[in-house]
Amino acid sequence: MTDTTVKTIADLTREFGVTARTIRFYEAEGMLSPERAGTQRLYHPRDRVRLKLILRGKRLGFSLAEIREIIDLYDSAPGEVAQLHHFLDKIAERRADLAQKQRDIEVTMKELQQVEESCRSRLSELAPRDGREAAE
Amino acid sequence: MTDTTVKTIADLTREFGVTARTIRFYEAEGMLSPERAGTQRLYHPRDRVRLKLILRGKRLGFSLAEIREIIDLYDSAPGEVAQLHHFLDKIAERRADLAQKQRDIEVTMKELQQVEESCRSRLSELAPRDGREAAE
DNA sequence: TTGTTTCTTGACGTTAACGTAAACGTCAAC
DNA sequence: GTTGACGTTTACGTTAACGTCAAGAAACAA
Repeated sequence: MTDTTVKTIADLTREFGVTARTIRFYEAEGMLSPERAGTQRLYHPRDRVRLKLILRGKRLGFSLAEIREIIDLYDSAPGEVAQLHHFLDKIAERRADLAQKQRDIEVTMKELQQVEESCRSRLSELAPRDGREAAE
Repeated sequence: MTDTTVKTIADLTREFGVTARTIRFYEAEGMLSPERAGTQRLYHPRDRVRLKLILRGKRLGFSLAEIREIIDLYDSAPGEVAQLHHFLDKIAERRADLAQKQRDIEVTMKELQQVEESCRSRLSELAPRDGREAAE
């Protein structure tokens, strides 16, 4: 019975749409640490989760350094009091950062809606009855 | 009566927290085009708006090329039918992109909340009565 | 056994987005 | 009339995040 949860690097490239070079690069940066079967890399679910986190961070425009920090927050050991407070500070930073991004997105969304509306109204002037409602 | 809406490059660096090099770089990339008083640059409100758009795009993790595209959407001339449809497609792309980012942010926010909670609970184990409520 | 993939490890190349330094103009203030 | 404080251009340097070979090992298929 072959364990289908253990993946090869090619599997990951297909699953996540990134190159093998990229995956190995993340490992070289210490952000992934797949098991080895001799020379070959074996990726377990935990590695896939990590990669997913990395790519999500990238989509949000975080640098790998920032992503590493975030991930470190996730799977860090309990720690002592001072360190826990430090964690809470880090978390607060990230949350403020994300909140800023949310506001930026909202504003941009609204602006794009404006542009889209003026686009559509000009379209209906130029080519009446060429809307998108009845189509498809 | 001096026009306080016209700013120098140093004004912008202070207002937006970026270096003059950065501002000139954006100009070299064709994303800003300030007026010139001889050799010196004069930034009008429209330039400040543009810079604001650029920096917002950066916060959202867009590349300058993408930001340029977005800005071009904003201040492009009416255009013909085909081009308008093309615009609408571009807008749809960007909106999908932003929607993805929103989802990513929500998930990340929730994860961070989890981490924060477990942090706080461990803190209350280690150092009871050291909460943050009554503080400050 | 012999190909044909698929993997591996170097190692150098590339692009975006600026940083940094040199060398020079300009204009108000002392 | 020179001294700063600001501005300019030109040009080379830097960093992050990979891309792109090259050359060999391993596994799998015919």
